[in-house]
Amino acid sequence: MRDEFLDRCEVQCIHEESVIAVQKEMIKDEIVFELADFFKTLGDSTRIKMLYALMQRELCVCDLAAVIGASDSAVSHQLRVLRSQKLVKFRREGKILYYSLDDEHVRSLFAQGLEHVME
Amino acid sequence: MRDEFLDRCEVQCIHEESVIAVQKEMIKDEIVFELADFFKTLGDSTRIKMLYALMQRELCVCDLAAVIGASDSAVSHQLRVLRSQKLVKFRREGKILYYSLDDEHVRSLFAQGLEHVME
DNA sequence: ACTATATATGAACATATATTCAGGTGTTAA
DNA sequence: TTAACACCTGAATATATGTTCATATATAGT
Repeated sequence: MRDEFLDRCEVQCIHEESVIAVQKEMIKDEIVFELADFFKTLGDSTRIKMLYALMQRELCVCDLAAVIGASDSAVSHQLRVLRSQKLVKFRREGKILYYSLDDEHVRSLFAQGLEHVME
Repeated sequence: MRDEFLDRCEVQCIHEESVIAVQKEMIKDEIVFELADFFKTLGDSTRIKMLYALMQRELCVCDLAAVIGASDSAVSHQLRVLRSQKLVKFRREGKILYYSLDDEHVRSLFAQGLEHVME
């Protein structure tokens, strides 16, 4: 028929109304990136262990490293990541820094994550 | 001074009892890795957009790609990741596959993540 | 001032991961 | 059976990320 050639360069999407409707409710890219960075922070085994350990009690860097079996340096690097995401905070006592959780969301996030993973 | 060489290989940890106590309550490595993989899956902006779109309604691959502005191929690759984590499922209707959320945890996880990010 | 300790940091390296591109599979309809 | 379509997949590439190693900073004690 007559419109055989017309639709070549078009992005072909089957349900245009669905697309438009869903697009209208999408979150802003800026928020998407923040969310992604946040979950990315939780998505590393070293950091998971660190947070899990800190869920039990505050710990200094050395202890944290010993608990999870990683080097002081690696732990320090990761603490920086966790600090930047406001997941941990610290207090100084002499030359020792005691780190602790800075967000109680972590507990429920872990709980939910575990629920999903365990089933 | 002869003990300059002695203490090289020791892990120096300040609070040994803390370390032992916390270690006793640590989660198993296997679970740590599963948790990490799960959060890693949530830690990508493309996948966040996909999941967020699917929170609204089921969508076929084309529509999903159009909604988030990515290529069909990229979306397909990521759908595989989401399937492997049992976060999405699909049903076939002719040659079209309709994807939808396979885990309601996602909603609350997103909500909690947003709470943390927004504050 | 000097030393030891606790932690932080930068550079380098290795690994992981996301996207693109080209081609492949499976389904529908002519 | 042929073509068109919806989707998938593998290889290649580029980028991101985690760890190590060496070094730097900061605090406490001598």
